[in-house]
Order: sequence, then C-alpha cells, then structure tokens
Amino acid sequence: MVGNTRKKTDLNPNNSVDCVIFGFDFEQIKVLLIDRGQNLGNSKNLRALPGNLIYEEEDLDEAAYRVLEELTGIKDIYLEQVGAFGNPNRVNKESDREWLKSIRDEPNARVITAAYYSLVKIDDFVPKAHSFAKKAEWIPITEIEELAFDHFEILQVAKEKLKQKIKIQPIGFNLLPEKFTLSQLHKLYECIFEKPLDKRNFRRKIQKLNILTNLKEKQRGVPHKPSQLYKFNEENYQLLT
Amino acid sequence: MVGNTRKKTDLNPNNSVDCVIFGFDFEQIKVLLIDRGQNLGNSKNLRALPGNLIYEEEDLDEAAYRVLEELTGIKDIYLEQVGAFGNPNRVNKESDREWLKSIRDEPNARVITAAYYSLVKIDDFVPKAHSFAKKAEWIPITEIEELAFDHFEILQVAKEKLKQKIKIQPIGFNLLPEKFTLSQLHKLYECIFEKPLDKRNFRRKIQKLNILTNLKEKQRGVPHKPSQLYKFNEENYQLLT
DNA sequence: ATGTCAAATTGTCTTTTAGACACTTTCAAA
DNA sequence: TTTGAAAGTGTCTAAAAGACAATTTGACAT
Repeated sequence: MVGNTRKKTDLNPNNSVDCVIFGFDFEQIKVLLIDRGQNLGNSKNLRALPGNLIYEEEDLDEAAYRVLEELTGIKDIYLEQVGAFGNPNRVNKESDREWLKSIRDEPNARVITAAYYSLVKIDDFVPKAHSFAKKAEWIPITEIEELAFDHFEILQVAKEKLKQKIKIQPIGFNLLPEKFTLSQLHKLYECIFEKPLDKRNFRRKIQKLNILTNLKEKQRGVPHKPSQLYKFNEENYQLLT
Repeated sequence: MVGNTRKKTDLNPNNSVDCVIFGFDFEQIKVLLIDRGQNLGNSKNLRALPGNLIYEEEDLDEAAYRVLEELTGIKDIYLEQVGAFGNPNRVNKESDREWLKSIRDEPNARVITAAYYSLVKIDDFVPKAHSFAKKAEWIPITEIEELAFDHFEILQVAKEKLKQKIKIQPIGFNLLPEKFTLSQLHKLYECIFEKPLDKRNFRRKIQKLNILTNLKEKQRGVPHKPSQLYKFNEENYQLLT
C-alpha cells in the first residue's frame, strides 16, 4: 500500500486500530498517550491511546504501522496484536462522544477496534514543544487510572499479553537503546513483571540464552563501579528458532 | 442483549465473527465446518468456519456465543478470542464472492472478522440427517487443507493459541465427556501437541495438579484391562488461582 | 593519597520440574 | 486356561528455578 492520495472518504467508519506504545526510561514503563485537549466543564479531560479509523483498502497490521508512524515518525517498530474490542458501549462516555463529533464524519458509527501493542526505544520519540507537545506524552503506566473509551481495558490486556510474550521471546530489547547494561535489562524485566527478580538468577538465565554480545566497553561517568555494555545479538537470536 | 426481534437490517455489514469449534472423538481433533453446498463449474466447494455478521448493538463475545448457539444449539461453551483478521483480500476468491452475493445484502462490503475458538464435547453436537446434515460436519483437523476466505489461516492461529493456552490452563476437559479415562486425556494432549507424550510422565504431571476426581468406577466391556474413570474437579481447580 | 559510597559482579547449594525408560496387572474373548 | 490389548506403575538423571552474601571497581569528597 503506497501513496498518500487517500481521502477522508476512503476511511472505514466502523473499524479502527488503537496502539499501546510501551517505552522504558530505565526507571519505569511508560505509555505514549494522546491528550485530546478538551476543556469540558464537568467531565475530566481523559487521555487516549493513539488510534484511528482504518482505510477501506488497508490491512489491520498496516493500519497500525501507519498510525504509529503518523504519530511518532518511527518505522520498523515491534508490533503485536492484542485482539478485537467491540463492546457497543465502548464509546458511550459523554466526553468521548463530544470528541468524536469534532473529528469524525460519522461520530455515531459503531466502531470495532483492533488493538496492538508496540515496544519502542523511548528516545526515538521525544515529545517536543512545537510538535506534538500537549498532544502526545509518555505517562508512567503506574499512574494511569482512567482512559478514554475502553482504552484502559485494552491497556490491561496488552500488559498481560506483553508479560506472557516476554516469557517466551526476548522482545525486551526493543525497549532499550543499542547499548545497554545487564542492570538496565534486569530493571526492565522487573518493571514488566511488576515484582523483584533475583539479580544473580536473572543474569545467569539471560546470559545462558547466548543472545548478548559484550561490547567490552564500560559505562562512563557513574559515581560507582561502571557497568559492562552489551548489545543484542540478532544472529544468535535467529539461530534459536 | 435479549429478544429475537432483530432484523437483517440491524446487521453491521462490515464486521463478523468466525468460530473454530474444536472437538475430540478419542482418536483425533476435529473441527466443525460448514459445507456451503456450492456446485460451481470450475472451482472447488470449499468448506468454511461457522460465522456471521454481527448486529449493530451486539458485543463481539456475545455474537460468537450467538453464532455457536444458532449452529449447534449449545450454550455455555468454552470460548477464547483468537484475534482480528482484516486483510482486504480475505474475501477475494471467486467462490467466496459468489457465495456472499447469495447471502448478503452488501456482498461487496469489506468485512473484518473477530475470530474465536471454542472447545466442545463432540457428542453435544451430532450433525443429523434432517437438521444441518450436509451443512455442518466434523472434519479431522489433519485432513483440512484449504478453506474459504482466510479461514485456513485463522485455523492455524487458533491451533497455535490452543497449544499455548493448554500449557497454562487445563482447558482440555471441555473437549471430554463428564467421565473420562486418563488414557483419553493423554491421547487428547498428544493430538493437540501433535507429538507423542510419555505416558508415565504425563500421568504424573496431570495427577499432581490435583484437579481430577477418581470416580472409583471402571470402564466396562473393553477387551482388556478396564480403565479408571475420572471427572474434572471444579472446586480444586478454582483453588489453584 | 586515602577513604567512602553506590552499584556491579560473581558461585553454590537446594528444590522442583522434565525426561528417559520397561515390566506387571487386569479383563474379555477365544 | 491361554492369549491379546491396553492400563497402571517407579526410579534415576538432567535441567531449570530459586534462595542466598561477599567482593570489586570507579567517582568523588576529604
């Protein structure tokens, strides 16, 4: 699917994709959320997952990649489908209805969404003052209590799928920069599983996978013993399959 | 959602559910498929997964339960979502287009489907000569090579999800009658994993779960040592969580 | 130069789980 | 009573998971 000659009327008014974009800042897991900038008298200005209607001639995965690129400019992102969400009431909050009226041609259409989650190196998308600022923000996952539509529910399911997936496949590297330390990887796993993991056992287990390359290079400028830097070894990883 | 006063015009022309219904006859895994009864000159009469458009006011899960009940008469079935499938070309086979023309008001609509799989006691639905016969049949999964639409792909994904799920949760009981033997359960797991499993190791593992009740009752009329009968122990199972 | 702080790094022992492996028992039918 | 066919059963080994604490290293302050 190429070209940007699509018109708004090529949109499928009944189907959307929504993306749970996970990031990691070495301290906590964050999720990229949209601030819709509503100032409604009574109801809260709830944030939302980035998402949009799909085009009539567009595959679902394709639409998810498109939405992510439109929002963050990032291509070749790690993406997994979470599932389909189609509760007829998913759109019934007053503030959500208001918002749809302002952006959709058919604000009352019943919309079924295909949810995805993606893992992103957090520095690849820094909300800037003049771009999306006030529109897209990294929010710590622990601070998210309520979202627009059924997005909070989607987030919970996505979190669960991520936990399951990372037990089976070492996809965590998608959340880290090229060079990282074992402590950072360790912290990442603790954040995902939401519980402490024994340092020695974790290191043993991850090293046995044989998918880390020691860069023979050390952290610099830290006020304590500097850590070895590693990178993800794509070739060895492929051999596992 | 109650009442059967829905009209055909209440259907959402863009969204459907499709169900992979697994059964087990103590020998192999079977899937309940629809014979669309097409006699087309050139192309094959491909079978399809049971599925249908959803109603505008219907939840996805609800629609899956409805489709299953309409087809089999079975309620309270084990159901899991597989995911959303929305390739714009999923409907492009000639025979599929023909068929849609014969049953849909908007045969050219782009349809995104939410796929589910369900586990069924095979005797709960016996296709009979005068009911669905020639319309719905149990087909051994190993014999399925091609299906209508993208249903073969959906089947593959459903199979994979089932494999993953049953490693974590003992959902296999949904495929067996009230009373069953350990050998039958063993055979079931072998069929799902598509490989032989050691008898003693399997028995040890399943018994340690402590979710089987020995009925102190034996198989009768078999020309060999009769087997103990067991039932699934719901209470102990709940305690595991 | 020396000491202190903070995080990095490392190994052993125990428990649990997975996997390989073969003989005896029990009923029905001949 | 013999035979056939599947049921039932235990041990040993290997691998994985989990608990647990002391030493090392560089930056910085003194």
